[in-house]
Amino acid sequence: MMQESGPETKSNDSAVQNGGSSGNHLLECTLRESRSNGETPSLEAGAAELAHLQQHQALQVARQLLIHQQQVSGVKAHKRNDKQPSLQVPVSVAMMTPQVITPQQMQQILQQQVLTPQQLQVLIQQQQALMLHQQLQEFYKKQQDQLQIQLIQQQHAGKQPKEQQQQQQVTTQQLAFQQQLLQMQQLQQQHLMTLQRQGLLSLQPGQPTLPLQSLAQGMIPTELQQLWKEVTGSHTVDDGACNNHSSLDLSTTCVSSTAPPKPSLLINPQASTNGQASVLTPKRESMSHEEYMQSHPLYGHGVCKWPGCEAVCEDYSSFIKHLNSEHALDDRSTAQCRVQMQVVQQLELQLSKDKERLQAMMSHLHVKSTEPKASPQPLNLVSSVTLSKTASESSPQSLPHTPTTPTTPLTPITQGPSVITTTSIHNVGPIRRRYSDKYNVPISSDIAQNQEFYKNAEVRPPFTYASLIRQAILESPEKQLTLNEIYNWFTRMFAYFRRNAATWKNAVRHNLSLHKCFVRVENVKGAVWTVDEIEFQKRRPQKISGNPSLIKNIQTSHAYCTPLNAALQASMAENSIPLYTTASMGNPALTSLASAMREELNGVIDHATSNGSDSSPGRSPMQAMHHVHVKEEPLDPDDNEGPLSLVTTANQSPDFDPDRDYEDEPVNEDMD
DNA sequence: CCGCCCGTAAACAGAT
DNA sequence: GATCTGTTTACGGGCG
Repeated sequence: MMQESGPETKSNDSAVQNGGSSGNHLLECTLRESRSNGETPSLEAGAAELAHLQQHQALQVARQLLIHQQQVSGVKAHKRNDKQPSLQVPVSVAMMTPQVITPQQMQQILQQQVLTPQQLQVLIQQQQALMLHQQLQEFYKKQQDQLQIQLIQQQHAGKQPKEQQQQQQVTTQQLAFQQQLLQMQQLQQQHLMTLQRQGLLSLQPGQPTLPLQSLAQGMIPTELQQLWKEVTGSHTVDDGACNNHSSLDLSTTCVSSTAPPKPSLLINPQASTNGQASVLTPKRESMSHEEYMQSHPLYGHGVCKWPGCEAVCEDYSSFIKHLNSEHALDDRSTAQCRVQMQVVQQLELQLSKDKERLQAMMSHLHVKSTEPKASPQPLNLVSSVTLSKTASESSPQSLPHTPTTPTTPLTPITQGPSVITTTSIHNVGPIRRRYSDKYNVPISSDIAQNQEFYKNAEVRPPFTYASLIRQAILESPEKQLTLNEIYNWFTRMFAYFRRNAATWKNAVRHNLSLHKCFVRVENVKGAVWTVDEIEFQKRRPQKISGNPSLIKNIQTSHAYCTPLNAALQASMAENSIPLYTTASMGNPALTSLASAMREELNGVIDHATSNGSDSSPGRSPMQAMHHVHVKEEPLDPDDNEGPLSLVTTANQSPDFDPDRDYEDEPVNEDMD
C-alpha cells in the first residue's frame, strides 16, 4: 500500500500559516484555497469589512458542513490510521486533494490495485461529492467576486457623499450581502440535502457516524418510522441495550469504527449546539467528557430515537429516565429489538451482497482487490452466491473472484463502465435458459457480448456442452477443431472450465461421441471434429423454440448456469431484498431499502406496484432484473439483444495462457 | 408416469 | 505403463 496521505497532508500543514493548528487541515486548506483564489487582501471600509467577515463566517460554517462530509472518512482515517488502515490511503489521497480525480488517475488507482472494494466505493462517492463541491465553490467564488466588486465600488463611490448617506448605503449593502449569504447557504443546504438523499453521505462505508438510526432519522424517517409502527404495532419499552447493540454492530460491521453513533450530518449549524453533533465538528475537542458520555445513540435532537418512539426529552437525564421507564425490558421491547436485529441483519446482508457485486465487477475488470481474503481456495462465484440459501451467514470472504485471473489484461478497463452496467448484467439473465442450438445466434452473441465476464468470472455459461462445442468449432477458421483445441477453447473462453477438468472434459468427449451432429474427420495429423449443422438443427424438434419455460431448468436444478446478476438476484430474492444498485451510482433508492425491510419483516413481497415502471430500456440493469424477478416476465428468446453496449473485442483476448496447466487442478478443489 | 434432454460418472478400448 | 482420445452405458434431475 502506498502511503501518500502523509506527504500530502504535511505539505498542506506547512502551508497553513494562519495559526490554525487545530488539526482541521481540510477546512484550513479549503479556506486558504478560497482565499487565494479571489479575495482582495485588504478591505478597509469598516462596515464592508464587517459584512465581509460575516460573509466569511457564514461561508466558513457552510463550508465546514460541506467539507465535513469529506473529512469524516478522510481525516478520521488519517487520524486513526491505526484503526482504519485499509481506508486511509486512497481516501486520504482523494480527500486531501480537492480535485476530482481524472479518469486516468482512477484507472491508475485501479490498476495499482490499491483499493479495496470499500475504498473504491468510498472514492467514487467522494468524487461525486467533490464534484458537487467544486461546483459550489465556483458559485461561491463568483459570489465572492461579486461582493467584492460591490464593496470596492462602494468604497470608491462612497467617498464623497455624506456620512449618513454612506452609512445608509452600507446598511443596504449589508442587507444585500446577508441576503446573498442566505441564498448561498440555502443553496448549499440544498446540495447537502441532495447528497444526503442520494445516499452519498450517509451510505459511505467509510463514514462511521451514521448508524441505522441516523439513517432512519436522516434519510427516510417516515418510511422507517411507519415500518416500525407497522411491525411493532406501537412503541415503547426496553433498556435500549439490544437496539443499541444492533446499531453498533451495524456500524462496526460496516465501517469498522468504534466511534459512538451520532446523528446524521447536521444541516443547520444551530443544531450543532446539540452535544452529539459536536463530534463531527471542530468543537469536538471542547466537548466535555460528560457531554461525550451523554451522546447516546438512542438520543438525539432532544428526541428519543427508540424506533417508533420519538418521545421528546428535554435533556439527557430525562431521556435516561424515559428510556428506563418506557423502554424497559419486556416482551414488546424485546420484539422490537428482534426486529431491529433483523433490520440490521438485512442491512449487513445488503452490504455483503453489494460487496460481492463489487467484487464481481472488479473481477470483470481484471482488478484484483487488495482486500484480504481469508479463504485460500477460490470460491466459485456460483457456489458462493447462487447457493446462498444460507446467505445469511455468507461471509464477505466468500467473495467471488478469479484466482486464475489472466496475468495480461487486455485493457478491459478502457471499455468503460458500460461494460459492466449494461451488458453483462442484462444479457446474462437471471433465469437463464441453456441456450441450445435452435436459438440461432444467441450463443455466439452472448459469448461475444459477455466474453470478458465469462473469462474472468467462474460462472458456468448457460449453454449445453453441445452448443459450446459447436460454437468452438464454428469459431475456428476452418470450422474444425481437434479435441485438444476444443478443450483450449473452453478454458480460454470460460473461467469456469479452468477447474474440474476431468469432469467437463469427459462431458465434452461424451457429447462429441453422443451427438450425431459432431462428425469426426480423420486428418493427416490425427482427427478433427466438425459440426453437421443439419444434424445439429435436427437435434431439437420445434417444440422447444416456442416454449420459454425451459428457462428455469438450470436455476432449479444445479443453479450453476446463473451468472452474476442472476446469482445476486436469486440471493437477494431469497432474502427478500431487492437490489438497490450502487452501481448505478447516485440513486440507491433508499425507499426500496425501506420497502425491502418491510417485506422482510412482513414476509410479503409486493413489488409489483413499487414504482409502476415499465420495462423501458433505459432502466437500470438491476431494475430490469428486479422487474423480471417480480413479474416473472417470460423471457423472449431474443431478449439478449437488449440495450447492449458491450462490444468486446471480437478477437480473442490473449489473456489466457494456453500453456498453463489448468486441467490439472485437483477435482476435489471445490468439494468444500 | 413416461419420455426426453442434459450433465455426470465411469468402464472400456485403441492410439500415442 | 501412462496418458490421451473416443465410445458406450448408467444414472439422476428437470421438465413437458
